[in-house]
Amino acid sequence: MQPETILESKSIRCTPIRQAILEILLKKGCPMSYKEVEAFLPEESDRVTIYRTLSLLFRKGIVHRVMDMKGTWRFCAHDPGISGCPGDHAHFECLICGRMDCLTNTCLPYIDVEDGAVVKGKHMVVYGVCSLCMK
Amino acid sequence: MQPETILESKSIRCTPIRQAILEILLKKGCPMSYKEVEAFLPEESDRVTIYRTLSLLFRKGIVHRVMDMKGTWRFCAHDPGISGCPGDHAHFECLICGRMDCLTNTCLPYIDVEDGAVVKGKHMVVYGVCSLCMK
DNA sequence: TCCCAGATGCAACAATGTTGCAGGAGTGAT
DNA sequence: ATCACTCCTGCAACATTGTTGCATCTGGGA
Repeated sequence: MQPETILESKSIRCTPIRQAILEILLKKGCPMSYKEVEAFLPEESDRVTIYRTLSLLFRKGIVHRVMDMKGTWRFCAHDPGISGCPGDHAHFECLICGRMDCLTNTCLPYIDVEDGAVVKGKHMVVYGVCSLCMK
Repeated sequence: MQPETILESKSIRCTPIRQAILEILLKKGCPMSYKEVEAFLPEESDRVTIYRTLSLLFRKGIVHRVMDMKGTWRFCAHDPGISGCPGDHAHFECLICGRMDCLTNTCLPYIDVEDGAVVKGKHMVVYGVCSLCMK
């Protein structure tokens, strides 16, 4: 789906930077940090605007968000057709190259918590060395 | 087990602050951030020393470390008898009070990653609202 | 007692993320 | 077309977490 279509369907103004950011996320298809996103934007792009745009896309449910092993958020837009999205799958993070991938073929297990507690979400990161960095 | 005994068994000098930090972690038994630990230490304790002490305890395998949903590390010392420790279980984080608990009765599932990749560890946080905050 | 490794304290720094505010752009109503 | 209003953007400033370098202190062993 096109970035503009997605933005319009959520009643969000379709500005150049929003379009650009969403396009990057859709194209890459893997969870990207603010900094990774920034690298694909024009140099003069404002840091705060990027943060705010990513937060907005997240709040509107257009992208999902994963915390990586360095403690930074990564944002990921899948084509909305994929089942279990956003967020109901594990992620693999390579500790060498830093790349993160969605393991969309996995499904997070049921976890038993204390009586009376309510689970809002689950978050799983598998970390190690990816196949390219192993070579 | 006593903090001193643990430190000695790992050939680490047993200094007052190390003893104090390890004692706090053992007593609480749940993953604590640097800040939570600091709150139980004398006011004049140095921030950097606390960070270095926590890192040391982690490097030596005395405590394990979990990234919470705010992107900060939490450190946790279980009595070394508990199976699956350190780190092979899920954690529950309450988004209201911030408290985190080890779900030591859980076991993280096997996750299939790309061919050639090597898994070094798994990390799972279940978040929501704990039973006390639900009342 | 002396020496040295290791522990601590302080200053400085980097990165991430957030907030407030002023100015600009776009939208809708008149 | 104009005006008013909302919302988007850019800038400055700040908080927090975490790290590094360096000087100093301490404790243990030769």
